[in-house]
This record gives sequence, structure tokens and C-alpha cells, in this order.
Amino acid sequence: MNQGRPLTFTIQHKSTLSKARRGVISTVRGDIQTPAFVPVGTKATIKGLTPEMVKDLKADVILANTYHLYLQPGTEVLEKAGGIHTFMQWDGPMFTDSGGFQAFSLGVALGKNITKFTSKARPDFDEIALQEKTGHKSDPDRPVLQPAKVDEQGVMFRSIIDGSAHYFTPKKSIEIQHSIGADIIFAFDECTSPHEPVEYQKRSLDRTHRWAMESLKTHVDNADAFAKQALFGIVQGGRHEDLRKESAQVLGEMKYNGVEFDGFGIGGSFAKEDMMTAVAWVNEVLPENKPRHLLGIGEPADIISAVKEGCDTFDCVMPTRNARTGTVFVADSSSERYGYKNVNLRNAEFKADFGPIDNECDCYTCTNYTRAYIAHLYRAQEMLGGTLATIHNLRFMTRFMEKVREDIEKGEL
RNA sequence: GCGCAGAUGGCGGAGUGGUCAAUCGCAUCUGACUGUAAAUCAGACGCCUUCGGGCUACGUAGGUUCAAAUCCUACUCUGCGCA
Repeated sequence: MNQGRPLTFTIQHKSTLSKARRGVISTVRGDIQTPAFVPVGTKATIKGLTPEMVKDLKADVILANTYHLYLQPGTEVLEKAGGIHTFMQWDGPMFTDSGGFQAFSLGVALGKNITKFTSKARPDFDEIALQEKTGHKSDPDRPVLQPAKVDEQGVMFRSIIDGSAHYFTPKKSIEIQHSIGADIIFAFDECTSPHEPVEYQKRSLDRTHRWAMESLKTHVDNADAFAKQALFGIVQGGRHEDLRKESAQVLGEMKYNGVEFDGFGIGGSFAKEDMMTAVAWVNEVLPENKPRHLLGIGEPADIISAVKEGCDTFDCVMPTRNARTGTVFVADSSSERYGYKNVNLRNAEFKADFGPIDNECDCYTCTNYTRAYIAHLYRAQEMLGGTLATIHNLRFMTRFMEKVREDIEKGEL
């Protein structure tokens, strides 16, 4: 159907135990072995690492963000640079998220205790979760940011840098993503809060679908960009089966001038136990031959579950953010097969622990440095600590995905 | 030796009669982090506790007062100045 696209997806193995698939997404800039973990480099950098380091971790692909890059350095600079790849010296495949998540994280979620997940089981209004947090302790002078506002046409964002107002429509998001030049771009969506009632979820979903069409149209109408970049639609629908399935159906069949989406993202903010049911509903309906990216997930255990439900790629800030704040993955063979535990290296017990972070890890950090040294770097507030831990956590993720792929091939997952 | 100034919790430093177990910062300890407003944020931080409270504390020793980290006296120590 989508002939001559800059992206092809080949499924090499299908699991008989689950809906897992082992495949390859081929782009002009190289292949992505799937299932794959996609490190997040929001502002055109995997925080703390050079692109060469990221390559060494065997990461095939990274993800950057439209909203953040639009604010800084801006599309003019990115265009003059010749696109994000040359700008940041990353020559592999890249995703850009559309800014849809910021409509949520800087909108209804702003200052509240909710992000990708909410702590409460049911998405009823939860006083604790919705409690306002005060501004930034580290920078009290920073102006209090007004939340982003969604309307039928688009989203009014405030700049996190200076508070200035910026209006994103689907057309604008796609145009910015054209300027940025990532290999795989996302339609502009609204990530809804799980606290919103079903009526709102429905209304928002219809809007997201209209925005998806507008995104597709904007992309297809730009022949140059269309030839170089793949576009993924984003499924929403909260925790409602009918809405999730409707969304997968509508986006799966959506066409503009006979052109469909090249793949799909699955979005949303969830109560923990609602995520996998939503993923299962969606993947039941989405076209099988196109890649499915689960946005913002995550935790190795979550990835396993989602792979079993047929997801192919995953991006998540957790490994990089945790690394910067002191928490690293450590293999824990005493637990189950994909056993690991989170270890906070800033805890007192590691001050004089001269072993590696993880005995089983082959990364640069684990082969050269001790827990004690990295613990010291954190305490001394030396930025190398975050860098070394990020190397480890990302390598943990890529090794983890290698194992997932092998297990699918071996018919064990 | 004389004259000033000062001695507060691990450190720095508020507090100058009751609402002080004592603001705040640092350090320390613990926790959180899932399409990155995050090299961030939250909590704890004298001792004991049946979590109601109890006990010991603001250099040392006395004193004044119903009440003292806060006022008075002496002493010890520290800094500065003068000899």
C-alpha cells in the first residue's frame, strides 16, 4: 500500500506463545532491531552522553521532542544546520514526539502529582494526586507557568523557558517535525488525563482523530518531507475498551490521498493496571504489518508484558532520569528470568563498595568503575556520576532488549 | 596583662524573658522518578516512646524570675585591638 516509503517493517519471527514479534524497521539511516528500546534525548541530547557513547551502547534509535526543540534552538537553526542529525552528530534513525504529551504534562498534569502513571487504582478524582505542588524549589524566581490549554484546533502552550505563549496545531507540529527532520515523526495528539470522565475521553478522542488526519494531510502534502520521513498515528482512548478499539480502527484505516500511516504509537496516561488491557485492545485491532510504538514505557517488566501483546518499540526517560538521580538497574538472578532490581547508589552502603554496578554487565562503566567511585561522584555533585550511571542503565536496557529478541527467536517468549 | 566582641544541635548561622527541641542553609539518612519544566523532587534529621507524651539540652558553675538559649555574677575558651 505505502509503496516507496522511507520506512519498511519486516517481521521475522512471530511467537507462538504470545503476540510477540521479532522484526526490523529499516530506515534510510539504518535498521532498528525490534523489539527495541529507544533512549530519550528530548532536547537533541541523551543527557550526559555523546552520540558516540549512545552508539556504543548498541542503541539503534533515539527520540527527541518537537515542543522542546521548537522552543530551543528553534526551527530556523535546525533547518540551517541541515536537520537534527547533523546538528547533534547522530547519524542513526530518530523519532520525534509531536508535542502531544506536553499538552498533557504541561497542561492538566502541570503541578499535579500525575505523569505517565497515576498512583491510584481508579481514575476517580484523587485529592492527593491532584494536590498542587509549589513552584521549583531550586529556582524560586522562576515564573509560575500557566498550564497549556487544549481547544478544538490545537493547544496553547506556555514556554517552559520564558512563559511565552505558543499555539500548536497538528499542521504546525508536523511542519516543525519536518524542519527537525527525524526519520519517524508522530501525529499531534492529546494525551488525556486518566482523571477525565469518559465523556471527555470521547470528545478528546474524536479531536485526536481529526488532528491525526490533519497531521497526515500536512505530511503527505509536503512531498519532500513525505519522501524522507515516516509518520506514525497515535492511538488514544483512555482506559475504555470501546474508545481504544475505535481509535485503533480509525487510525489503522485512515488514508489521505490513498496514503496511510507508516506505523502507530500507543499513547495515554494510565493507572498502572489499566495499561496492559489498553495495549491488548489496541493491538488486537491495529494492522499487523506495521510497527507499534508504546509511548513512554518503560520499566523492563512493562516492556515484557507489552512485547507479549505485540508492541515493537518503546521509549522511556526512566533509565536516563533514574541514572542521573542515583538509581541503577542491577541484575538479580535470584528473582525471575528477567530479574533485576533498582539500586540507589547514593545509599550509605555503597560508599566503600568496590565492585561494579552489575557483575553481569559488559558496559564501559561496569568494566572500569566501582560503585564506591560513582557513589562518590554523586555526593560530590560531579556530573560524571550521572554520565557513568546513564551508560550503565541504557546498556542494561539494550542488553535486556537483545535478550527479549533472542527469546522470541528461540520461541521462549 | 588590659579593653572590646563572642561561645546555640555534625557544620555554618538565626533567635535576646514565656507560642523554643530551637527559623534557615549545608552535610547526613531514606524514598520517589515510565512519549523529560527533573544533574530533580519529597520526607527524616537530640534521646526515649504503648505516639498521648516523657527526658536531656543553647561553653561551665551559680543566681534572679511563676518562667531563662535569652537577665545578673564568676570562671573557661575563642577572635580582634592595645601593651
